Amino acid sequence: MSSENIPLLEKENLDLPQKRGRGRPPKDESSKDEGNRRLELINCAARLFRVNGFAATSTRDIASAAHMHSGSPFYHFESKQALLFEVMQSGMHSAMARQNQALNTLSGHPCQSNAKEQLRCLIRHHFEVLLGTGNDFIPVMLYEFRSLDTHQQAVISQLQRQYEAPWIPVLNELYQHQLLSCPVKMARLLIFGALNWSVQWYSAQQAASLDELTDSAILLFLHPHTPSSK
Amino acid sequence: MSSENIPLLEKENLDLPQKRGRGRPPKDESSKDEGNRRLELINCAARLFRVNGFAATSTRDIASAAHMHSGSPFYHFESKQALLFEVMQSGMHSAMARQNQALNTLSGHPCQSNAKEQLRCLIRHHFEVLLGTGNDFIPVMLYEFRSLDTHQQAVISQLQRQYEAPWIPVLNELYQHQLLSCPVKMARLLIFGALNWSVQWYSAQQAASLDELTDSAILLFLHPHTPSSK
DNA sequence: CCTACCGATCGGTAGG
DNA sequence: CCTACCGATCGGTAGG
Repeated sequence: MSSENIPLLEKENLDLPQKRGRGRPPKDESSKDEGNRRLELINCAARLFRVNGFAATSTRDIASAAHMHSGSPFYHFESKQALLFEVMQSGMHSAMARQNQALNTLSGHPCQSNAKEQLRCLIRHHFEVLLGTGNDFIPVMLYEFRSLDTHQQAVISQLQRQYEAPWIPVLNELYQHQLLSCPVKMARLLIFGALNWSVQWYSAQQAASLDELTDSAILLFLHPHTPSSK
Repeated sequence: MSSENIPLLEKENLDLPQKRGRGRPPKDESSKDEGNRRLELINCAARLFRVNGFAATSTRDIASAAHMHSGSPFYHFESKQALLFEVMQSGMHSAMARQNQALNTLSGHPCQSNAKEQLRCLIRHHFEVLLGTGNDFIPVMLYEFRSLDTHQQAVISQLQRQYEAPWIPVLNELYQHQLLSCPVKMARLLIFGALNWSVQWYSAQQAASLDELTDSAILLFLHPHTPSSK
């Protein structure tokens, strides 16, 4: 006879090292592969959420794109919504880090004369975040905010404020020197709108480059410095 | 005397509030009533699509909002997608009619000097279309375009081009007079983005009025006319 | 426009 | 991470 008579409770003693119970993996060692699988899930989810929207994307679609079976995403994430939240959070942290890097390439002295260059740098980087190849995370964040619950929305809003924080002194500077005529708070909302909307119409094949987009935006928003006002 | 002899086909006696005229409408007004019910469906669908998105809104949600039972929307529309398409089409036709009315209130002579006033008029009306109370149709069109099939997208794109047509000569005029520094094609895309994005942040309670929004947008986009450039 | 219903699909889970 | 599965819900329909 066989192991059929072994009581169920004793089967737990058969656990091998690689087996663990259900649920997400512990954060510690040995999870390099699992971290890769988790990252692959996030990347696939970001793309599908961007293309089809959150509600129209099934967890089966995501699993299939990541070469998993239908139930497996729930080994890494407790729910579809938690996966969306993770996409947005990691996208924002990455975008903020790259924005700070971009700003650091400019001169270390934030003097008045280069506020225009700082704005150009911020706009150029934001177009990269929105339109760069493989950058699906921020568009998802922008267009699926309502799919989060209240607490998640509060977290993402806080990250958005952090991301926008470097823009405010730059816009203030430009406003004080009359390169910007619109009050700063409203200018920030309208400028971000103009940039964020580009994900709706930009096509890398036929349209302008991101540098050309940036030039156009600067021309639209900033007034030429009239010599008499020097 | 009560409901004793009424044969109940329903296996459940639902306690829904009974509306008048559950049976057939009077013959000579049947088309009018059906038109009203159809319009109510469109209005309810527009609001729900705007608040929750197309994919996250069920046809049962729409039926309930219109005080119908679950299968009844399909008496008026062949599919959920056809209802979305109708929302967008009727919204665009209404918006175009009102845009033309707004333009007609301006002076009948489209001379160069009032191009700025024409742009202000177009922007002010567009904010009304986006943010006015009960105007859910255009936001739905802007944010659910991908939920249409290819043919429907082509129809809506054509309507969008018609809606934007009056903007182009105005922007050309402003560009030629250096009130606008950004090339017109790009300016149009960026300006519509700035305006369209307002549905993401505008709150009628706490924010500026639509007139103030319009003033800010004009300040942001149009350069002051330097006397020397005449 | 309602009643009653269907097949498909969904998010998620138990157990290994 | 897979296998097998569940209850809920979905868009849509037949017939009146």
